[in-house]
Amino acid sequence: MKEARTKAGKRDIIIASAIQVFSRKGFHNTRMEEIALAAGIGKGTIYEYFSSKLQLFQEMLETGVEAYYNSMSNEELQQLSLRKKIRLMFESHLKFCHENRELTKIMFQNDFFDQELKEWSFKIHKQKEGHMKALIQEGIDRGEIKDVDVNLAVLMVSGVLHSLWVPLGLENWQIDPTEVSVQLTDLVMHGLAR
Amino acid sequence: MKEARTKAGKRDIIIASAIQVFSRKGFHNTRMEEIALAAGIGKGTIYEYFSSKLQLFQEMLETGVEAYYNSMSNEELQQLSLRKKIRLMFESHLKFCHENRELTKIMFQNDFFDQELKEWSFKIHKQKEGHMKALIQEGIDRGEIKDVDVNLAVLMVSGVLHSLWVPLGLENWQIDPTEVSVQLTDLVMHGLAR
Amino acid sequence: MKEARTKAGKRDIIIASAIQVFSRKGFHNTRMEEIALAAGIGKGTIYEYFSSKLQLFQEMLETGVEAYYNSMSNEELQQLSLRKKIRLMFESHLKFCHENRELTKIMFQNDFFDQELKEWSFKIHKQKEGHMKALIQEGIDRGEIKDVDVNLAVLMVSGVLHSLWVPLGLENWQIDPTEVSVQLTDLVMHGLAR
Amino acid sequence: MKEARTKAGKRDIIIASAIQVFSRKGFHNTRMEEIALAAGIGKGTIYEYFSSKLQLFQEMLETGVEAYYNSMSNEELQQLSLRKKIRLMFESHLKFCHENRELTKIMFQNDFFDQELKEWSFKIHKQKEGHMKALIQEGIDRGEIKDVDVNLAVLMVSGVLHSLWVPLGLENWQIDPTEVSVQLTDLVMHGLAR
DNA sequence: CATGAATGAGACTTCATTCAT
DNA sequence: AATGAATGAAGTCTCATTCAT
Repeated sequence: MKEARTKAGKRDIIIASAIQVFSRKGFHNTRMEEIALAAGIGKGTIYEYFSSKLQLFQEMLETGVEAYYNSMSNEELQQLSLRKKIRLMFESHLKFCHENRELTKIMFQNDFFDQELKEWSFKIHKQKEGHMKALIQEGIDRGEIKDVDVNLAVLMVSGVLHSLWVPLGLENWQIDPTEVSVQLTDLVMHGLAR
Repeated sequence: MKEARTKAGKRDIIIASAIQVFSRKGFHNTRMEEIALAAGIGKGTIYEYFSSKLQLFQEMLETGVEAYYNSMSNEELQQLSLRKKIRLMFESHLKFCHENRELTKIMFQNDFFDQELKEWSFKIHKQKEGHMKALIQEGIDRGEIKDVDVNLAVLMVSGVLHSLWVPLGLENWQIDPTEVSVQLTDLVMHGLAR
Repeated sequence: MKEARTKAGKRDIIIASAIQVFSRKGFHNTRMEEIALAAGIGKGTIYEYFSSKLQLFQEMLETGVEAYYNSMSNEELQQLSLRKKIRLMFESHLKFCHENRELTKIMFQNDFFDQELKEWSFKIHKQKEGHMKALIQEGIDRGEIKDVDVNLAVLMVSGVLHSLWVPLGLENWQIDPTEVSVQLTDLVMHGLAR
Repeated sequence: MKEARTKAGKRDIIIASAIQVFSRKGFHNTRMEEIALAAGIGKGTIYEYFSSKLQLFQEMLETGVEAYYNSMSNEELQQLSLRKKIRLMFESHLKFCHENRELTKIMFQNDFFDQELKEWSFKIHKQKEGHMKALIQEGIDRGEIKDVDVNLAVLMVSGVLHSLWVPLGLENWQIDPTEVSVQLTDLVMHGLAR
């Protein structure tokens, strides 16, 4: 029953340990031995599951991104108004970041030293951006919002998403996700002006 | 005539080379020899001006942050409306990031491995945030904008600032800074809603 | 069967190699790689057993000093006359130095660059001196020898001990340890005068 | 009049500074710049007088050895009895070591890393030994002392000389040179036995 | 003559990865 | 399958020496 004993189980444990250590020390200051120690296994064992330190890092990120998108996707999202979609996006993001502080600390760092990683990260970023563009465009088409520049609208919304992570990582901001997303959606929809 | 021959001049050249190489490869994948090569000097010479790789990195960042704030400060800013202040902030930021792509790529990465660096970066971040809070609060007090939650307003504005850097770094977005800042200010002031 | 394969065994091999190389080249002119080569292992392996070059040097010295004192200590020494004690001391010293030329070459050098090492060496020296003082004083109290200045007597005896090492190190003096110690004891006891 | 301004004068100043720094830090931990600083001159200037760090070290030693022998040599020595010769040797040695603590600290260290230095030091040692052998042999021939083994007698006397330096270097032994040399000569001539 | 900025060879040490057990 | 002892490539930093001024 112990998942530690199953192949997939040990893999997950290694990834979980990698998240802990990488988020604390960064990629280059993390030694494989530390991850092994955190996982309660031997150094060599990691190499049974991952071919290199970089590959472990990549797979950890991929797993993280997948979990992130899963947390965001919502069956009923299609039917909702743009306003509600944005609100849900803010809320899901906030919740995910809060529940996965260590992971998101790594995911939202954009110091991607490795070329392959850079490209992969860029691709992910583009996907997210594309999705948001479509969202906004649909809002405009439906007449829900003004005929704004889609690129700039995305820029604002994704900027809020990013900022929504910063305080979680740096400080210990205690907030109510639902409340904050409602207020931020208001801000994004109606702006600062009276 | 060449400033390369003066004491301060060589220091500047080293920092300029450090920006180039660090931004391309990141801190850990940059070898001191590469910076020296880029600066057209010998490996050991860097140590005549900076006591270690980390110190060079720190001083480079400090120089960068100083230049950033200098580019943002504006004598006449005090008299302006919040709207204009925000617009100018967007524009200055946009220009600085555009003119200092490599430098900002390093500045806005938040992968600060070193503890001292982390604290310094956090302090800078807090200063910037404090400044923006004061700005918003003043706007509220003057009755220029709605009585919004200052923290969330700052979050939106700084999110836009961050996003405003991403496209410059990742892609080669050709834009007119003034035009974009006007439109973004509109968005931030009046929101998406019709 | 080869002790080289056991944990403690490899440690000993490294120390033995260190003695060889350090005695030949001195601390600063010895490269870690040379010691590794002499031990038939890789450069990095030394660091599995010793945290630094200095620590290897220190542990080597400590091991040497311990062996030296073990070779000097004698169960029955207590019962003997001062004359016999001195003779045995000379003989043990002579034998140890002869059997451990390389090691003693390092041990009796007093160029201890490191502050901690200096203090440790001074402490050892003081212990040895204290032991010899007690020996001489006991001889005086028992009426075995004249009422000489203990400090000066120690100075003479330890000087002989030191000199007894020099010819072994510098030249290849072929001697009979027992014969030499008998004669030197005579000299020390009765002097040069007829 | 300032000897600092004359060629030979500056050379002497460099050697004096070298003695200070080398004795405090040892050869390898001494940087040429430190010697220059102590001499109040520029780093490059040392190379006008000495071709390398090693050569400076060697010349410093040679100067020291010469001074040592000058302090020992005595016109009237020839006429004296062996007893008086030995006493004067002890006294001169003691005085020289006391007046030149830093220099002798270097001279009596036998950690001679460099091959050429080793051989030179060995030659000096042999000269000193030869001189003492002749001294003792003469004493025997004249019937002043017993027919002892000359090698062993030299060993004892030179051992005393060596020990006579140790307390000066390690501690701050306050002694009367004449008094001590008289007592030690007694010890060497008549031994410990009653 | 004197200088000190510049240099680069060289040494310690780290740590990802391998592989015999 | 799991391990961890062994490895050696690679990188930072030091400092004797040079040479243009």
